[in-house]
Amino acid sequence: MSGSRPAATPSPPDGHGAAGQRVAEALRTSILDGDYLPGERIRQEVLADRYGASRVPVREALRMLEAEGLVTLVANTGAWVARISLAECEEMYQIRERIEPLLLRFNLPFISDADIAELDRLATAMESADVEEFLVLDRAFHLSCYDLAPTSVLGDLVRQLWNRTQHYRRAFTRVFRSEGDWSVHHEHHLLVAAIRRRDADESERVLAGHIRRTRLELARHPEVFTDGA
Amino acid sequence: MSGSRPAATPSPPDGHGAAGQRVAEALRTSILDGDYLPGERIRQEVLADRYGASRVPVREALRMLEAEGLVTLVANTGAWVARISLAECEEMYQIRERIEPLLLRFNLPFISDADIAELDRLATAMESADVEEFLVLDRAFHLSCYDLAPTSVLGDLVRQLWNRTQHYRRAFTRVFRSEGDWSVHHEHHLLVAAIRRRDADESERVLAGHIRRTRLELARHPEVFTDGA
DNA sequence: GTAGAGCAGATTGCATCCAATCTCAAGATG
DNA sequence: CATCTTGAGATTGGATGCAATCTGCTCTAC
Repeated sequence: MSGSRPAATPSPPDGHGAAGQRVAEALRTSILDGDYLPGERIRQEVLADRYGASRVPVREALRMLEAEGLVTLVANTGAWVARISLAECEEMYQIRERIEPLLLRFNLPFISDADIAELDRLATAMESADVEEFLVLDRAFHLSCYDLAPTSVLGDLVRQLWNRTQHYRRAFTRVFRSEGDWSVHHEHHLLVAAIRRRDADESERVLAGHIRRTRLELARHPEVFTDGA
Repeated sequence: MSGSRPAATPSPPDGHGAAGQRVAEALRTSILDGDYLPGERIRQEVLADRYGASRVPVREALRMLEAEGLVTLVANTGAWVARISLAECEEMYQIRERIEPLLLRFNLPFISDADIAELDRLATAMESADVEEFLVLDRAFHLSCYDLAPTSVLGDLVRQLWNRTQHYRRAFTRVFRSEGDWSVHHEHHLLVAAIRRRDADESERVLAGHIRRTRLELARHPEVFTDGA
């Protein structure tokens, strides 16, 4: 065997050898924040100018985001913000339905009483939040339960699925809001209760049901995936 | 919205604008075939020379394989063939245990009688195959069931998990073989029977059990992950 | 009016070159 | 003898420039 220090340093966050990372991070945030819309074209030179780099690290960043499913690359043609179909979105929710409960189970032993109090606070705050606030709080509510256990694969995978559906969650939140659907909040409080009891099976069941119900709801709104096509 | 043709062509397999893809494909195959070992250093220039390209597309290829979990990159330092720990491997098997049954369920309606006959043939052929043949046949047995349904996320995900554990499956196969463990083949035939009956629930159960048992077995051989460290 | 061919401009892909950083072995220090 | 320092060589990271390809408009034909 030759070298032997791969998993050591996650690399310094700045300086030389980090331009690609930096661009990727910035672009990822922009996409998740909704500054770019699915289907929108991404030009290398624009990003290069904006972030003060050449096109080489920009291309690297695009490759990374492509792997995360946030960007679609076509050779010799260009890059677009990834657009997903209703079928793909349902698929991602079905995957989440199976693996997020597992991730929650892994994390359950690490959730402190203070964490639970925070979860309860977030669940309540969501009830009176506007769409953009809701997105932030909902994401914090769920993902904060997933960062405690030292999982190295599952956590990233779940976060990726959340990122890939972020834009569409924004759209659904608007629709559900206008329909006066409050089940979300009820389910959130049920989940907090199950977590408080450290009931792994029930926590899994509630979370799976939460994701499942959301999937069935979003299937009723295919227009979210087809407008502006 | 600006442009609007992302998901169209998967790009031509050769010519201009495919050097990165080509290198990535070749390197991926080499790693999966065991030509490289986990922890082995990968030098950009070597790959560039070998595949007749400059280091730029090589770096692109490395980024792609990093995203697939086959390569570990450290800024300013280099690239290594990814090495996983026992804990990570168990995690991947637990993920597979939850999502592969789902993928099988999706594919069940598309599996023809001819496909089933082929599965049976593969299951039988595996019983008298050496380690390297077994790896090929086992992979074909499982993954061939997953390519029929038009899944766009789940199929790739499962294939990735198979790839990331490929080297360790090779090692385990040797160990199990030496221990005279024949349960694998029994489970394969049980799975074929359940598929033949188009029994989705039972197919899921058998497949989950198959993966689960393998995970419990491999946990008994941590030496596979620590030797040569 | 609609469909197809063709060309200029824009954009991407890649090779080369130089700077920044790391590696590793030899030497110094305690 | 172990540990730290140091510097030359090796290796990676990024900017620039040119070739290949695509986009989208214009012109032509029917």
